[in-house]
Amino acid sequence: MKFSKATDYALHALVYMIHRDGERTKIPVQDLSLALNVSTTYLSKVLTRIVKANYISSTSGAKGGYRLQQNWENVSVYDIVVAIDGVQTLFEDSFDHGEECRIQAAMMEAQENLISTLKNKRLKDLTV
Amino acid sequence: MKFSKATDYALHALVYMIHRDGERTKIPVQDLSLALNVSTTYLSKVLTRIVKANYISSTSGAKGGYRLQQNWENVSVYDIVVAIDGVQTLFEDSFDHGEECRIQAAMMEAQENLISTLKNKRLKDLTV
DNA sequence: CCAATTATAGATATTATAAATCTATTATAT
DNA sequence: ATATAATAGATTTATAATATCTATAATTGG
Ligand code: SF4
Ligand code: SF4
Repeated sequence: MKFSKATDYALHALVYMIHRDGERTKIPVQDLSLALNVSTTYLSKVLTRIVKANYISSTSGAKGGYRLQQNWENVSVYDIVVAIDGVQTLFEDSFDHGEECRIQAAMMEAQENLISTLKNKRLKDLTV
Repeated sequence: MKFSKATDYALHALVYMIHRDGERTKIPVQDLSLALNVSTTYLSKVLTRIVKANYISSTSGAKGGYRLQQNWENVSVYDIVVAIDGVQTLFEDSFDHGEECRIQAAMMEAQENLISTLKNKRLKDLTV
């Protein structure tokens, strides 16, 4: 019942990028790594997932780096969570009788409330 | 972002106990272990936490076992989660600037919705 | 083309935590 | 006294997250 550090890093990196978005310049992972105090290689690995999910873009080589996509304002916190950790279930039923089940239903309801809250939080909301 | 197997076991054990509650008899961990297909020692360790939290009682020795407390109907799913895994935070801030923070706030809101849903689910609701 | 820069990929190592077992001890009924 | 049953502590196993290392590919500027 815990989000990953990777998600934490990703959110912070994004907030940092948003703050620097005025520059419209590509930000190398070096900068982010320095700001967040996380190793460049690991952070890069994390950010690559955000690239794959198409919320930021990346360019290799000199003067390269990461940059927010145009639609970033509408990206939700949940989008980031999924991009990093994939779709998760809160409750792993060890037995799974398959049928409609109250335990499952209770957990699912909780999970859906959690998810819908995070869907309503957009990156824009994190920085205002 | 996952509940523990121990919580899963505890909930199932409780549901099983509720089903047999008519007997008003103490249920040895052996029975539960058989029903859930989990080792007696491990399940016992899990249930001991529920005992400590005072949602069930236990008696050692022959004809001993576990039994629901009188107030069991009002025990919530969240109570069980806390009894097993303790109070958890969904989001572990790697940096923690302390001040009011949007990232924290978003995660906290999600967490509170999750928790309040589980607080509203009582054991009684799992078996009706 | 060359050298420097930067992201990516794959393999591997490290760490942390949960899950499970084992053994010994304590409590209780008969 | 004996069998039964919970509890406690130490230890092991399993699993996943975190992190590092190395090599490769892409891009820029000269
Ligand atoms: S009772 Fe529900 S949660 Fe438990 S094993 Fe059956 S289907 Fe799964
Ligand atoms: S921005 Fe918020 S979540 Fe991030 S380090 Fe600061 S206080 Fe913590």
